[in-house]
Amino acid sequence: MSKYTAPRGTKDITPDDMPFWHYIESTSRSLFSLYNYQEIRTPVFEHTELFERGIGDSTDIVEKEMYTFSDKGDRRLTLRPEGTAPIVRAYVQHGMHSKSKVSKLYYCGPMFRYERPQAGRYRQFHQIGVESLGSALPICDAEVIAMGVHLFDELGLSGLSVAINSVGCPVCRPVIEERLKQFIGLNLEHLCGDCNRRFDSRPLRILDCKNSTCKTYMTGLPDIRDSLCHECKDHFNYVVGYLDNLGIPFQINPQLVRGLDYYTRTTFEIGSDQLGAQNALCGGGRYDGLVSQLGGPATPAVGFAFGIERAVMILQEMSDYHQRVNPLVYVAPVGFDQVAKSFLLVDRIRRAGYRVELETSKNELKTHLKQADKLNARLVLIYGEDEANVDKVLVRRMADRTQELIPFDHALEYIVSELEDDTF
RNA sequence: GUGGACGUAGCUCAGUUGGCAGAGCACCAGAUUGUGGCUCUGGUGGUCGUGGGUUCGAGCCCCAUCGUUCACCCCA
Repeated sequence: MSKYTAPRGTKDITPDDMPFWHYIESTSRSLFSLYNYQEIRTPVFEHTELFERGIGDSTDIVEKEMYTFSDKGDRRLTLRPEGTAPIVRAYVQHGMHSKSKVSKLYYCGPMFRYERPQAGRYRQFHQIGVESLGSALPICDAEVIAMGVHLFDELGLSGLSVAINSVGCPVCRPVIEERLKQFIGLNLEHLCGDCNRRFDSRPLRILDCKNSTCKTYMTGLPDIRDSLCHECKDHFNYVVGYLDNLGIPFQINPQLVRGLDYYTRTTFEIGSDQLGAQNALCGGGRYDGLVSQLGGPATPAVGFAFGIERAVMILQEMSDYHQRVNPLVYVAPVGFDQVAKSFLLVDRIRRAGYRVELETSKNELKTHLKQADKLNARLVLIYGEDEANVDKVLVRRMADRTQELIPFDHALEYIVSELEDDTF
């Protein structure tokens, strides 16, 4: 073990992992553009107050999970623990509401939460998320959910399931909480400490408690949907109807509650059976009050975010996933005198758009070929004294061990035609 | 913040009641001079996470500490 290691809860994304990341990022970008979303990038740190106001003072994230510090100018700053509040801040700051009725944005980047690391959970993790601001119509909720499902289909992720719920609005939320408290209050002394603490501050979260004894007292629970106001009920039914209409499979889960305060009405989660205990790949919902709460005009909005690390985990579990890479050309000068001319050829091939490895630290053909084999090269260009004397290059096809002497100045076109031949 | 498991070579791990630090993979070099994957031979590589204690003697036992990992909590 070396003396310096990556800090607890962080990790290096090594070249071996990188193809997965590129695949997820590029697939996301092109899919989001199909839905006419545009990218936005915000700072990795913000004023602490933004998260305190936006996410909610009594949430776990704000209470104990934020990386907060003061800079040399005594500003209270926080490494962003999530993406939505900063997007909304930028939306308000740049007056985007006055540029078009609806703003459809996506983002990608690192988030930071001070938690105990675990399978699929890191202190620095990465999210890709979308936010649709400006429309209260239930079709928007459905479109956002459909976009998430579409993306994971496109990525080829299997074993996913969609859960959906409504947590109500400022009108009916108090009613829901009151009914819940009436029901739970009967057995409050039997519930765990966390649940007792949440009874007053965040009663909805008791629904989500994993404690098995608490769960037993949840049977016979009044369905949260019965307490929704008419508008919320209608909204929910439309969302569900649109999803049915698209044939997207989902489950209504009345226990599904999000840990962030800003959610209203629709909440949803896309989970995987391949992630261990932290099985949520993607979470999101509607947040109609956040923009005005952060000083903007009353603006309804809906969005989601998913964890890239968790998506990578699922891809790596899938054995049939295979990455396509460009073929490699390995150039083997035999002898120092042949290096300069080889370099010239290498330059031509690269400018033609092909991947080339030039190895000059080996002087034996045998070790060159071993190395080329290890790098999985498709072609090896052998250029030694014999070739230099007749101004030719020996082009060897590794797959069938055949080779051909090509005049140096015609080598490029020959190599290109070999590489374009996709029979390998 | 709480609980369990684990820290030995670059990687995966053996290591007996406490008695010379090991294997496989990987890497490097060879098996007669310019032809790779298989095979064979040899080699590089470790302050046994760190600090203390017990002992003639500790990779092994005890304490502490740091880290990794899984789970709780919470979330992506």
